[in-house]
Amino acid sequence: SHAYNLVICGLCNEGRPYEGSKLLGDMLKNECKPNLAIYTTLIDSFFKVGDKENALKLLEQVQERGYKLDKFACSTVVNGLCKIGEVEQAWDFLERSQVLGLDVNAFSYSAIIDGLSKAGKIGEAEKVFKAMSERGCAGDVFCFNAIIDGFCKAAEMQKAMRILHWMEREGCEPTVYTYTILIDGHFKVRDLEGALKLWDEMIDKGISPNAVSFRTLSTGLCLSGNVSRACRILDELATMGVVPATAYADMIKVLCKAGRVKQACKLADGIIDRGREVPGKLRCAFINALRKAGKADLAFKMVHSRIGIGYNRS
RNA sequence: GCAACGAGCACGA
Repeated sequence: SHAYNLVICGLCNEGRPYEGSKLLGDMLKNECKPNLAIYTTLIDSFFKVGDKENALKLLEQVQERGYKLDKFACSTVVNGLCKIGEVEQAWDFLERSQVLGLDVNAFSYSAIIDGLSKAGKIGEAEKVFKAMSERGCAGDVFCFNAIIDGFCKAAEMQKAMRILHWMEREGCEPTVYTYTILIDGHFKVRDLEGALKLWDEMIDKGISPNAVSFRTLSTGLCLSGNVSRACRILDELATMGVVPATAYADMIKVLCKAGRVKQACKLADGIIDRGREVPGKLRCAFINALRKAGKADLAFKMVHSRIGIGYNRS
């Protein structure tokens, strides 16, 4: 039976719920009783391959067979429905589960809030958040992040910032996700100073930037013509020893894409001079960046130049 | 009984 569980999990994680449910059939035939976790895994997997029909069919079966859905199963269904755009139905399901006394937690609510935010229904997202709190379920970082994201995508930065301060007052610590969402939002409304302030705040709090957050920052800065600022921040990260793995390659990519090949060269030289990356690796990244930026001629030139890294300026 | 197994948030490509 454990063997079945492991294999079914494996199949589901590879996006093969059909083979998984065939095995589930075998289990039943052999009078093994699958546990709720297996059903949850399968339902999740069906949703992830976009097969709502089978996901819901399986859900029905679990309930018929007398399982009481737990918080994992509930949030899996809620999230599955939200991700395929059926937020309304997800909300109905959540409400019904709540009435049945099932375990509905912040995981479920965050999926709904996220779904509404992504659909641009920020007002409804706020309502759901309120309902959650009133029902005695405390919103966690995921819930706060989802609603902040909603405001950012709607370019309502002042409201987004208010949520940030609110969550902090509530003792919910922002994460690198929170800051990335907010920094991205500020860049999208061209508020560079606001974005930079948030970045500093994040660093001051000891939150390490990751590849995504740095890419958000460097892209925003480079595309708005503040390349040197981006380079300076990259330097600061280097001295602190928290440079995300793909930071250098990412920055070169944005610069090339923005047509600032010269700047990219300068950056590459600086990186190599300081011994912060293996020349061969950086060179390779540079060539790829040029290629993807539609500068095949320059890429070609670089492939055939044997000097340093970015020295064949044009 | 113990153990094993399941769920939600960000940029770009």
